[in-house]
This record gives sequence, structure tokens and C-alpha cells, in this order.
Amino acid sequence: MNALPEKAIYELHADFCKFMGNPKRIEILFTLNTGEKCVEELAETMEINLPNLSQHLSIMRNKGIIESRRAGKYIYYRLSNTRILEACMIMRDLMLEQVNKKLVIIQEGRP
Amino acid sequence: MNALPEKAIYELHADFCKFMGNPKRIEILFTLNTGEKCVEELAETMEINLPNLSQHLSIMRNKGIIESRRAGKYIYYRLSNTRILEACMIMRDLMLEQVNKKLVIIQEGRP
DNA sequence: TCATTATTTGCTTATTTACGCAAGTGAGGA
DNA sequence: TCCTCACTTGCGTAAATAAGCAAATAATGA
Repeated sequence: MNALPEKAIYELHADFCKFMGNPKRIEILFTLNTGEKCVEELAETMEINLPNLSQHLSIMRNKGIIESRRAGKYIYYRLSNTRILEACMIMRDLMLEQVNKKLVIIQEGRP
Repeated sequence: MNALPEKAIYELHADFCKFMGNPKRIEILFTLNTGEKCVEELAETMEINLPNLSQHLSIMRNKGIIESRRAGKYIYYRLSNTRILEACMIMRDLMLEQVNKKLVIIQEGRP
């Protein structure tokens, strides 16, 4: 097979991870983890306007993070692979750990 | 304890994950996984100029992804928690899976 | 066929990010 | 003390991203 050069892998890797850098997309991830949802439902749960949501969905669809199917009038979105949630939960744990560390430092600041 | 509102968690989560959206920072992660390195060594391995590397290191340090210690003239960087690599490897696997899927689609396009 | 509903696209603006260069800082040694 | 080396910071610019609005699609039902 063709060996992708190392630098190209890093580019693809970073590009694939970019979707995680936006709070709305993280929210989409967690919301879809509770089950398939149509765009309107998502927009309502998330309190986001439709065009903006649609753009985020399109980014995630293009990267293969989520998949969609049409059923009558609605388009339903779901996670393509729940392992993404695994990675996401690790990041969340680590983030919360960091937040706690910072809180402790602040609290130690005023004895 | 004070319950962070859901939206705030998504903000913090996304912000914490942002570092993954840059190929240089992914490379730093993988390079430091092979062991502690000083800035100069990193710059040489990665073929990146020092100020730019330093900026990426500072971003990762502020988020608690990496830690540093001074030893004489040099400042050595290391990963603060190797679980970050776990998350990163899951993302990498999923990315490679997607890349393969896309290659298959392209190949099916010319029979 | 036409209107309606659900979703997407295009366009514009404000904000953020990346990176190169020049200058600054700070510890160690002459 | 002053110089040097290792690293960091500030600044300017180019490019990417986010979000809102208006307009365009695409499937459904009258």
C-alpha cells in the first residue's frame, strides 16, 4: 500500500480532530449519543439557529463523524462510530481534572 | 460543590480539545511520547522554527497537556498524562478508517 | 401543479489562529 | 558583572472559523 508520509498523517489527524474544538459540535456529539435526532429536534435541544446547526452537521458529516438518513420530511442524524465518544470522554475527564487543579491553586491562594 | 452549567462544560471541553486541531501540536504529542525532550531537540526533530514551537508549547502547557522542568541551560518538556495519547490514538484510528473508506470510494469510481 | 415544510447554501462580518521576524528574558559561566 | 545561550514574547499579516441573514433545494401533500 502507499505509505502516507508522517507529516501528512499529522495533518490529517489534526484536521480530523478539529471538529472537537467547538462547543456546539461537542454538544452535538453528546446529544446524538442519546439517540438519533432530526435537525429540528437537535436545534431545539441545543438552542441554536438552523443554518448554524446545519453547517456544524455538514462539517461533522464530511469528516465521517456522523451519518444521516432521510425519513419522509425529516433527516435523522446519528453517530457513525461510538468510539468517538470514548476519545471524547477521556478528553472530558482530563479537562475536568485540569479545571480542578486550577481551582485548588486559586483556593490555596487565599488561606 | 458548584455545578458547572452544561453549556460551560461544552465550552471548556472544546477549548481543551482545541490543541488537537493543529498538526504541529499532534506531532509534539507523539514526539514527547518517546520521552522527555528539550525545546531545541524538539525543534530539530520536528523541523520547526523556535518561536513557533515555543508558542505551541505554551498553548499546551497552559492547558496542562505538557509539563516542563529546567535542568541547567535546558528546559525539558514531557506529557503530563499519557491518557491524552489514548484519546489521540482512538482519533487517529478513526481518522485512518475514514481515509480508507474515502480511498475505496475513489477506487470504486474507476472500475 | 403549487404551496409548504425541513434542511442546506451563499454571503458578509467579526473573531480567532498560525507563523515569521525582531526583540526581550533569564540562568549559567567567563 | 557582563556575555552567551536557550527559550519566550510581541507584533504584523494572512488565512481559517463562526454565526447570522436571506435565498435556494428537495420531498410532501393539497
